[in-house]
Amino acid sequence: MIRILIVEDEKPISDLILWNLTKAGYCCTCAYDGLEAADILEDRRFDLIILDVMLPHISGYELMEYIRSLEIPVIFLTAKSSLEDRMKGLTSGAEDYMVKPFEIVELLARVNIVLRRYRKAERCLKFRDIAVDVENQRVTRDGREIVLTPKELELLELLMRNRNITLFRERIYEEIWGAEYSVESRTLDLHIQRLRRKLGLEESIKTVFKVGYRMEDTDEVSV
Amino acid sequence: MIRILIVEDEKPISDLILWNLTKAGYCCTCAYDGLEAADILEDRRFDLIILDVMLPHISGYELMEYIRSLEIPVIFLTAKSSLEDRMKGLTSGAEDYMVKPFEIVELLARVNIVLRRYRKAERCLKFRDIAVDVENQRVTRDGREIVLTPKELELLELLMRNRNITLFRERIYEEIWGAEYSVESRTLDLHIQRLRRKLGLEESIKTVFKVGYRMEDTDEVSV
DNA sequence: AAAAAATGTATCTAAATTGTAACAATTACC
DNA sequence: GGTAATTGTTACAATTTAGATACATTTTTT
Repeated sequence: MIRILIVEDEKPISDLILWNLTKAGYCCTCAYDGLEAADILEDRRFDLIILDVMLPHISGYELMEYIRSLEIPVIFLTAKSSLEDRMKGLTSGAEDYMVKPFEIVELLARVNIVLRRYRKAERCLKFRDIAVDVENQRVTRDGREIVLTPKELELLELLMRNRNITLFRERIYEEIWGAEYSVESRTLDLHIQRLRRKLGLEESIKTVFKVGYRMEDTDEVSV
Repeated sequence: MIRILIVEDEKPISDLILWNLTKAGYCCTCAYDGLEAADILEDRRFDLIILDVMLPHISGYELMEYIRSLEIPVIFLTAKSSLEDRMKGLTSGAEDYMVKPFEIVELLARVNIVLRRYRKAERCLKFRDIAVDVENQRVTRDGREIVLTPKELELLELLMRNRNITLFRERIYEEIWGAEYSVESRTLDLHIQRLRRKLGLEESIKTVFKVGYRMEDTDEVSV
């Protein structure tokens, strides 16, 4: 289980991030100011920290000094106004940052990227009633196991890790079949078809005509 | 892969930047004078240009004129002495600038910021209640998704990127259909019609008789 | 080596997109 | 107002793309 600490004093934003990351299968903890965050970090280990720069008591910068010693990747949240003058001191330690207001989808994508970079991709992906146990290469739907072939599983993982993101056909071919593969073939479509059937994802895997496919979670909240 | 062009005639400085940006994972190319830079820019696309103002043959200013048409963000390098008098003419097109001598860490931070800002600006175009998520090929109006075909989306993007600017029919055909396309057909008009309908842009997309079309944001027009 | 499973290809069908042609409406100009 | 040029509209044809099916090829397992 991947653990993420959300340090953000604005409750609505914190809740939004919490809701979306939890739904994406991460184990989240919230802290509402720097001191609380420091306390929590004393006791428990996290795989990623999402850190607002403007915090009461201790600023994100000060907290950063402490986090750096823990070697946990950090994604900063910062308001646009405070970007230029303050960012340079920070970027040395941060893995990435987002400027508020941001799209929650983008944050999710960056979380994935940072975790993957740290080789800590989540072991269990969830989408509605579907759970993918990445480590053991097993998929269950509503608790019951569904047997997928390796290629099918790869494709499902790619789609799930990029929920609500349109994946261009070229990119899918590139990531799963390798760059040189012929994009004109019906191979991808066929695998999509098989996934849809096996997992009952006819609605969730949207076809973006002439572009690609997108795994869509309609409940998702965006700012 | 993000490509950066470094235009700097002083070899030690150029090397320093090259070394650090390469280490940071960017794909770099060096040019040692303005002419060389212009040549390289003819052939290849870059995501960012780092440009010294004092160059042999062509000055940074002259090169800037050319770069502006390419719409690539630029970070200027300038000596302190030449700052006041010359900088204002430049800043219009540049994303940022650095005064020599500078800390390489700071340059790295700015590179990050500019790239992020630029991609951010690219990622989501907005016009009134319409938002175009370029990356995901999605359009929403007042939060609700409107499905557009690729051609429609291309045309909408072109109009939105040139708001309040009249686009000649020839130019639109050139940019979206390619230069050789017959300008006499009703194709463009038809697509405009479809956009107007789908997005309720009957008022905002103005017809400029005998010339072309203009996406007009009435709030922004000042006399 | 044979059998089974996985993966890919060929081909057809269905659907969506895009473009064309004919005509109606509008605009600019006399 | 009348006229010619231009743009808008409609219906539909052509083209492109995705989905379905059967089957061939490759890989894995026995």
